[in-house]
Amino acid sequence: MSLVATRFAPSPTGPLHIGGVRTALFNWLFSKNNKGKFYLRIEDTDKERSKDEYKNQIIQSLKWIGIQHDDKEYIQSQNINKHKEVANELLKKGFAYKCYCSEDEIKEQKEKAKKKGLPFVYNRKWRDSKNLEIPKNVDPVTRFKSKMSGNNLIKDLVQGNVNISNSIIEDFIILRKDRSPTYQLSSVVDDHLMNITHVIRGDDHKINTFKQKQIYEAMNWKMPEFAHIPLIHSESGSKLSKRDKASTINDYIKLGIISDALRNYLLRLGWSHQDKEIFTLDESIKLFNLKGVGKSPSKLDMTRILSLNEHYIKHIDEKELFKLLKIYCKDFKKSIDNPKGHTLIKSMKFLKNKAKTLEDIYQNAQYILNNYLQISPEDLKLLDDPSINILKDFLNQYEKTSIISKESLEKIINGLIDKHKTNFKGVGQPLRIALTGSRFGPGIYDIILSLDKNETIKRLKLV
RNA sequence: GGUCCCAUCGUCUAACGGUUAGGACAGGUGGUUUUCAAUCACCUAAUCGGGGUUCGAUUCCCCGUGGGACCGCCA
Repeated sequence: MSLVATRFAPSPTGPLHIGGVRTALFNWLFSKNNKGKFYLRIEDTDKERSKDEYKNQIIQSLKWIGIQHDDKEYIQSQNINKHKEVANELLKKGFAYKCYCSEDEIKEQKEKAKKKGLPFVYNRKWRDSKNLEIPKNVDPVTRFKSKMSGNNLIKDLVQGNVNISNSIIEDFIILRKDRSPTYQLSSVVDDHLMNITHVIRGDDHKINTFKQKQIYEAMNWKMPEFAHIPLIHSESGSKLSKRDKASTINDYIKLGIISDALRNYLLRLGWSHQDKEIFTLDESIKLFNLKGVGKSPSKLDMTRILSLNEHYIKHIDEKELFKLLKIYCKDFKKSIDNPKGHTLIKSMKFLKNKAKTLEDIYQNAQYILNNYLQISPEDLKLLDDPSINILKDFLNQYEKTSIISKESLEKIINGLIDKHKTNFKGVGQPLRIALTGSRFGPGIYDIILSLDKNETIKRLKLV
């Protein structure tokens, strides 16, 4: 048995889609599960729309989520000559022919078909006609001679047996009028050249398999196995489009989703292993298989992503979490300087408990990151005279305390509760407002312990 | 319109033809709590409809219904 090799073959015509990420993930997991190779192939043969910027973005995105491709990425456009050679071979062997129909002619046929409510199949005008006069002003396209009768069966690793009538497959184009190869051709040639053993791709490619299979047969090449995975739908149930708010991987990164969480979410979308919900990277490699892939499309669920993200935020190492936060702030907020960073590391322990996203942590850390606090009018009202007196008393004792610990603070606060005949809230609330600018936030001990002593004093004196 | 695919709680999904149809997320109720959270306990909630096959159908078959994909000189 040959070494398993899979590939992810995006076209760099836009930022990487969340569905694409899952396809890449499944390919990668499948190959690693089989101790095989995973390749990245950039299908940039559409020169009009392909952009280097997108290519880089795709590579970055895959890297972000932890998918490493073997070898260097394969750039399809660099292999165009090989694709053309194959087209010529097919032509020579009689598996393909030149079609001199003008684009207008084809357009007309399509409109006719549409009017009659029939599916469009090219009428194969040039398929066998040697006696037609070749027009001088038309650059021909090259079409593949698709089978016209009988049935064709694909044994799909996810979909099972799929059977269609050959008559619905038209003589598809393999070389455009400018002689550049189309996807159907390039994809097959490259998969063959790269020794791809398993093609795992979106459901939307299923029909292409019937076209591509015929090229394999004509060239007498070994067919890879195919697995067509159902597509991901938006929350409303329709096809995921670029217009959806969160459709690209960057949208999620911006939201403060961490890679482990998104990876785990995508893994479980359309795939399952018993009742297991949380998978480490190693576990997912060890357990992934195509049998666990379902056949029905699944909807994106933001609350689930958030909940998984919350889980990972709580469970990953705090230093690691801080690193992620730092990168996040640098990319989407503002960079964290060293002294603040130092305070933040100490505070991750409680900051993370309130957070579903890195953005949440960032928000919760505002009282540390900002030098000046903005107290909302509503909170300001809570700082009445008795409260101010409590704060003054607290400041007084706090300044005199040499060792600041939870115990010493407890002592002070309990003393104040007695003295001012109030409860914990009576002391805690004004303190929280004075120190963080808000009556909501982390525990009061956590706040005081996280802030530098001078900073605490400064803030208390300001009110 | 044609071809193909799919169908279990709101969502992601589990269940060799025999289960009180399970888990997770979301939602709800209560406990805990200095706030917001978090946390713990409990609860609600599904086999699309109709026919078969079978002692027995979520599971197999057929028909309907609903959803989706494809129908580019895009990939």
